[in-house]
Amino acid sequence: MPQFDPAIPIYRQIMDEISGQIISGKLKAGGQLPSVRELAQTFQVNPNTIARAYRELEREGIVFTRRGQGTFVSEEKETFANLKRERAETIIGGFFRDMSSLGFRKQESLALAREFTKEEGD
Amino acid sequence: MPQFDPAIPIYRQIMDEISGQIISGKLKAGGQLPSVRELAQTFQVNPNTIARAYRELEREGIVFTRRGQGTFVSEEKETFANLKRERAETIIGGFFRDMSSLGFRKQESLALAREFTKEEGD
DNA sequence: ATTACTGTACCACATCGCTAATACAGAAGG
DNA sequence: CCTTCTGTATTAGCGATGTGGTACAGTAAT
Repeated sequence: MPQFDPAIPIYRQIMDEISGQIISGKLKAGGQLPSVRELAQTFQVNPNTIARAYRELEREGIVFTRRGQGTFVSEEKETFANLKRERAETIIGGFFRDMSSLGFRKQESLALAREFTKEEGD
Repeated sequence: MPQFDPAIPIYRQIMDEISGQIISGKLKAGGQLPSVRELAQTFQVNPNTIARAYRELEREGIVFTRRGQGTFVSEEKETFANLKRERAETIIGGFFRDMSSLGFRKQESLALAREFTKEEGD
């Protein structure tokens, strides 16, 4: 963790960090996350900021919290898969909306995106 | 013009309005835009807000301004086409970035986007 | 009950973005 | 010149947001 990007809220960067660890499998379903104070210590940040990240992740269904016990990764893989799908749809919808404000129809947008993958790697 | 969406800055909505008129051809290259005060009157908004919109549009190369004379649509169609391309690339790049944070590779993202167009119209 | 751990609620404060009020400055025509 | 049109700079206020300080509240083990 070098430092935080000042352009992005800390709690959001922490959310991304945790989401990434779940996707990559470093954090497993049902596993416990560090306590807000511990993680706050690690990141040199106020516990409230960690709590904020946990709260938002809970709102998204990625983790759940038991007061006095801790915060844990959600169990149900279904939920997580559905969630991915929902978020993907939001992203895709936004993509087409942005492109259409430039005057591109969906088919054209797709074609451009496909081109993009050829110029870039992977 | 019903009203402005309170969730989006007024100056930005005005930018979109003008961009749309340029794309659709209602505003032609070299044509003059209304003065900041006139448009401010039309939209019942402070002239500074219009000026802000004009300034940003100028920064993007869509219009140019001559102090004391007015604000005009850019002449060079090339510039405008390049601009569209640049902005499209930014949007596309952001799209793939967002999707990859969900764990989707570019090819998967494309496939999902293609599916999306089948479920939606056009 | 006490202790020591969890998360949470409340409040204050700094910062930032947007908008408005107002005054300044360049251009063009009478 | 002076009027009247252009855009621009300056400043202030307001609201939203992010973060921190601190105190409260639930859980579990001793």
